[in-house]
Amino acid sequence: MPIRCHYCPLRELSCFVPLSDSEIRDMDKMKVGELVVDAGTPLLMQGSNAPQLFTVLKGMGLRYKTLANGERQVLNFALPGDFLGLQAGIMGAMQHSVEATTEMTLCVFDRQALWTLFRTSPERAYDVTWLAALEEHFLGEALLSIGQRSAAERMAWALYRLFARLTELGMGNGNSVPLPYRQQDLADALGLSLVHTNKTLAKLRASGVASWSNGRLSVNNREALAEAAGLTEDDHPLPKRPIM
Amino acid sequence: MPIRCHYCPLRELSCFVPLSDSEIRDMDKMKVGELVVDAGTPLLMQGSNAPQLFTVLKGMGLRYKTLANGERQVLNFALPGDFLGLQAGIMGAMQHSVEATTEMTLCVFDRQALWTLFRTSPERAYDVTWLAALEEHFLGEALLSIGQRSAAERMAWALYRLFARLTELGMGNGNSVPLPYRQQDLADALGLSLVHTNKTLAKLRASGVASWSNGRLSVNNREALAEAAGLTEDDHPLPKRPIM
DNA sequence: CGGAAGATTGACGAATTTCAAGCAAAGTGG
DNA sequence: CCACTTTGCTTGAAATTCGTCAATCTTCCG
Repeated sequence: MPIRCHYCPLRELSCFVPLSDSEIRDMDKMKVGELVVDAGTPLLMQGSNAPQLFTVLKGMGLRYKTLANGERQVLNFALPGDFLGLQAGIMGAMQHSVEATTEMTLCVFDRQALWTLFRTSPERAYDVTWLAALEEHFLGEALLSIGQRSAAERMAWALYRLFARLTELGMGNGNSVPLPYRQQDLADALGLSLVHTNKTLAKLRASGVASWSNGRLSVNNREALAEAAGLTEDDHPLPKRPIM
Repeated sequence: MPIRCHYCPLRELSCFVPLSDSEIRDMDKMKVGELVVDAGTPLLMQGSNAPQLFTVLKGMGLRYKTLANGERQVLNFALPGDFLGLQAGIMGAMQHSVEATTEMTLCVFDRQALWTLFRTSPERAYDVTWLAALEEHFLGEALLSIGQRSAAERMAWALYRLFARLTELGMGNGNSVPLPYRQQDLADALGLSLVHTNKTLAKLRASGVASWSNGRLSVNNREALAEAAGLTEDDHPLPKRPIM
């Protein structure tokens, strides 16, 4: 009896087009199993040639790159539904590392699955490429923020995006979402020092727009936060995959 | 008689695996034609739903994002061999703009070609995804630089990378390559002000490591430049696609 | 209780931006 | 051919943001 997980992108690339029964059977064949890791566990290492792909089912993590001198740039926050290891799967080696921030539950696939997917299911292959393009989009947005915005703007931008994503995932209740990262993590994501990150957060909190403490982010005034982040109305919240 | 261009990634995704005769015929069917544009011409606009994909045959351009307040972040420099519009092709709308910096010659494909590719040639589809992953890799590297490095390091990094790419393209002679951008372009790529960019360049020039003027970049001491950029020996110069 | 990890705060200094001005090269219209 | 304008590069000085240093505080945990 194959293990079942109904939330996997590799299955639930189905966010887009429902899978047929035979496709579901194929997916289950590719699935290796489920993995539960403790907080702090490294999942994928920069430069390594990981044989596995993961889908986040529960918990949160970080993708980051490290510099020779030890400095760290957080590229992205890995949330439920995210697909990890695509780069290694496609390029042969990871260009960044991934680490669990909280305890995480992952769906594990064999890397071979990717190639099988391309051979047997053009639609799914297209979905995977869509995911890669989406990642590229997020990195581009981050680059824009870090390159051109002030510390306060970057902070508002990051919190707004995280709030939106987590809310969309159904993890929030009203105006707050869980955000179990450290200030250092956000600092490394925004290219700011820890101290300055802390002070910028304090100002945001004092302004009453949003506050983040004890692993929880509360947004009291979403419009004001978007405004502070320099986001306009027509900023697509999240791109949707078009039907071919 | 179909137009021929032997340098197109969409054909020469063939950098990786040679195309069969029938594939070459398919590619030629997808090709719409060649396009020559003047310097300054916008090729793709952020938010637009471009019906076309381009391959750069000659000339150089810029990919960038703009902020509501008009500030600009350069994401990448578009050089010969680059594939433009993949995002729009996959995601339905461009998330950034592309503009010609010099006169450019482009190979034009219909967007539909992408989907055809996925249906008819899993190998080529895989190549396209590889390209998307490569783009992601470059953006990640840029994010690391801008987020964690000083102005001098960023500058050295950018010049080193550009020098390496252009040399690899066979566009250099010995220790110099053409680099027909403005200082403002580099400033926008590195998240620096124009003034500071200029002063940082002046220091690099004074140090005798590299100098960029009159549209030409000369590197006198490649090791020193890599060193200043904080790049280590084992930094993969350019990832190669693994054979499946 | 003692220690570790993370958050917070103030003071200081360095890196970078902004402002302002000048210069050189190239194009434009008379 | 010569003003005249435009574009891009260069330089100095002042202003500001942000990073570094150092210390304190809180919470959690053994």
